[in-house]
Amino acid sequence: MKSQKTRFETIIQKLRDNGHKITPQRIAIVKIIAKSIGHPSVEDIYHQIKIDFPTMSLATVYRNIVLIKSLGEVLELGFPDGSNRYDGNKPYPHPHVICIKCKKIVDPDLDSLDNMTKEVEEETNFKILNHRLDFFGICSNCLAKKV
Amino acid sequence: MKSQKTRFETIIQKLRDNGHKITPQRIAIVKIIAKSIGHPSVEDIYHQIKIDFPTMSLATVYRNIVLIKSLGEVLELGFPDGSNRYDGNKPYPHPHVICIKCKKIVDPDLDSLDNMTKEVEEETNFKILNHRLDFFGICSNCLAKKV
DNA sequence: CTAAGTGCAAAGTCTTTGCAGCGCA
DNA sequence: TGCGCTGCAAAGACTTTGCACTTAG
Repeated sequence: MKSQKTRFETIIQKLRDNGHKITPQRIAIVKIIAKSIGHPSVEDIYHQIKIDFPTMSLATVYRNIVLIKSLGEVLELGFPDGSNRYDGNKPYPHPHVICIKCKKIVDPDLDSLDNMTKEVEEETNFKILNHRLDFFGICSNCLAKKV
Repeated sequence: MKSQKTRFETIIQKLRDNGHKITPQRIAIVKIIAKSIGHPSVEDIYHQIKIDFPTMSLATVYRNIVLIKSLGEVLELGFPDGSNRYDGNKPYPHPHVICIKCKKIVDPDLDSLDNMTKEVEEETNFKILNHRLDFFGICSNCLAKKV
């Protein structure tokens, strides 16, 4: 059985490799980013850390996200209302399914996407580098408890 | 040959139907939104109108976009960097192909999307209402003139 | 005529930045 | 020990809002 590095270890290693110091604040941020449970916002990350780390500053969260983004280890999901959510667990482009009621974000498995990229390249003559695919809807949970 | 309403007429009509006044400023904004050539930003719209309409205020552009959005007659495309672009020509969800060099936005024709929505619904048990699909790349033009 | 719309400027968000002090390597 | 990082507060970018004036219907 091959030992597999966790996302947390991978990101910390990459920070080290690029000459960045590993501070407690940074560790706390990477820990959350690496899991990205529910795809947290900056505020989510900030508040979560603030519990154990009362001096943590919002600026530090922002700075570290910019840094980790620049290393390609976190995916930023911006929405029209200006909110941003982060995914450091799967930092490569992949589809998201977003519940418009409870804001939960889920990752579906879709395989038809590669074909689509080719289709687009052929039709538009673009060299496609990247994509973003979101589905918006209502999750089974919120559907059930519709008041 | 059936007479087809232009997007401009449709939006103006919808404004009227909902009891909104048709002001010159509003006409100017709708004119640009209806065409949405290159998918303009708020600034684009503002500056374009400012030429013939020096008193036009940014606030008015924002207010009218909010209004037209609420009528479902313009699609707002928010990007991670915080910029927003608008499409009042095709105000329903559809894929976009964006050149990361010249910021041009093109609409490709893709037919495999409906299947994908069904696939997602089956897998996640969400009721999908909406989606957003963007491809990022480099257009043939920018590819050609790569320095 | 009169409620809706406009322009201006002020107030909000959210995010970034400058700077002094702190702490990891 | 030294440079990078943090925390704070101030500055920025973008968007919304309050208010008095204007105007479409």
